[in-house]
Amino acid sequence: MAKTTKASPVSASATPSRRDGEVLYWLLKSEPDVFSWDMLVAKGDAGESWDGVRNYLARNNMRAMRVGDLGFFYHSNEGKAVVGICEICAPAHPDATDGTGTWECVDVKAFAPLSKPVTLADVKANPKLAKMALVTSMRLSVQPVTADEWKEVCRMGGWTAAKAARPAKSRA
DNA sequence: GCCAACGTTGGC
DNA sequence: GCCAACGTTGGC
Repeated sequence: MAKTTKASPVSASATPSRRDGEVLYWLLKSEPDVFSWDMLVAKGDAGESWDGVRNYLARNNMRAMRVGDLGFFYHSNEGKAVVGICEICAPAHPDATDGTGTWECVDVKAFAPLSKPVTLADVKANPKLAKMALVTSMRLSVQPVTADEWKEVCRMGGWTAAKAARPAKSRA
């Protein structure tokens, strides 16, 4: 065989590329004691800056986000469950909590809660989700989610795309 | 509370 | 550029 290039390791946590107009999916972790889903809901359409992230891969993932992308809101530590869906409402901008100019954040707002939380145990128990970054890149706080993974976790959480088409007030 | 994983820092 | 020390994350 001809000379081959070494297969580049395709990590599940690698920042994905995007086709024009495509919506990408993400997972954002937060410790519920520090900033919970309910706190994001309370922020309403104003949303919240996802600041304080101090990891380059997580930052790069945020840089790749576009307004309208959707993300799972994951409660780490005492939660260990995906509890809701948030929407990116502002693209990456300098993190106001960082004085060095190195770190950036996006703004997110609550989109809809899941009917029932999808726990980390649920995710680990589902073979379809074996490659999910939540399982393979345990400590990365801002992760990409593939379209297939997105659908599966939504299904497990009782969320269907049909709900998304309804007015926000009737989503649950 | 423990500790494994792993990112970051800094000496060399 | 290597790698040991250190700090943080986050599941258990």
